[in-house]
Amino acid sequence: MPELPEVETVRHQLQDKLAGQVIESIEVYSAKQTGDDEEYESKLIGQEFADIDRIGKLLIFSFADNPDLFLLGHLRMTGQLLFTSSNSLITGGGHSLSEVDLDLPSKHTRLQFNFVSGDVLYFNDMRKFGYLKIASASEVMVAKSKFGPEPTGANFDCEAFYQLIQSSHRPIKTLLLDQSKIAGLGNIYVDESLFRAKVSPLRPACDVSRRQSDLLCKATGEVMRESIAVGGTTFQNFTDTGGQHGNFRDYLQVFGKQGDKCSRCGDVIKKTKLGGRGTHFCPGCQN
DNA sequence: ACTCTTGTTAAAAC
DNA sequence: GGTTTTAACAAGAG
Repeated sequence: MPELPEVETVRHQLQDKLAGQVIESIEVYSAKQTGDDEEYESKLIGQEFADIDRIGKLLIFSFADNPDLFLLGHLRMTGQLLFTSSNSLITGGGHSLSEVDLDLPSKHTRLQFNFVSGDVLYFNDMRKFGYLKIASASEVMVAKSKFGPEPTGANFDCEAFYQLIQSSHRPIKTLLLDQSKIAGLGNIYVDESLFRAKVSPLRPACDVSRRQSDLLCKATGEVMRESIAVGGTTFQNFTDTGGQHGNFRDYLQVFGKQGDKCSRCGDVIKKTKLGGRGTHFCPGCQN
């Protein structure tokens, strides 16, 4: 499932491909992903993509010469943005190589943007939870205002972080997943960050010591920056000529490692449920 | 054919 | 109001 590092990877890789592309036509295979916007096509055809911004896991596409038109994109669990040039896949996002459909459009293609250049952008989403919706400038402002600070940001303040976690009795993992408090962490990186900081996901946030809080504050940013550096975990970048396959999966310490021995203390990694989500941790060295 | 799982969010309940 | 719980989303795996 795409989290901040995966979405950032998509943003970064799509940025140069999309900038300057003029939409010639759009295929809406599933209206739900447009927010059931009946004027979706008429509003977008002829528009030229400009920059791609991101906050948390939300992508914000802007257009040239149209300051009040944006597309808000969320991949949710199974969304993929796939870009083809001359019918060969250049970049995608959201899932492992084997899960990416090579023949496009596929049965999971929900939206298709055909560009004047001949290039094509596909929005694939098996479970239809994601979206690519039109928004005005003020709607973008509102959407942005709902996010807390990003741990990868330079201004991420460990003092403010400590104040935040001290103020909550919720389990620390649940708090860290709250996008309105901290933006960008998902199930994988929250488990990995907690492992790195040696904090149990089940521990009430207010019981986390200042020392552990500082470790955790640093760990969240580190884990996501390291993942971005190798192209994310669930993201696969590849080309038909065999490009690089960045993959943070090789570096995971606890996520999906239940039954394995902890690399730090040798205890057995456990998987449990917290707030309905699979939660991985080492009972030996996280407390 | 049925249940379970998945991450996120919005709504409802406390 | 903060917070916890629940439901819903859609499809696939078993």
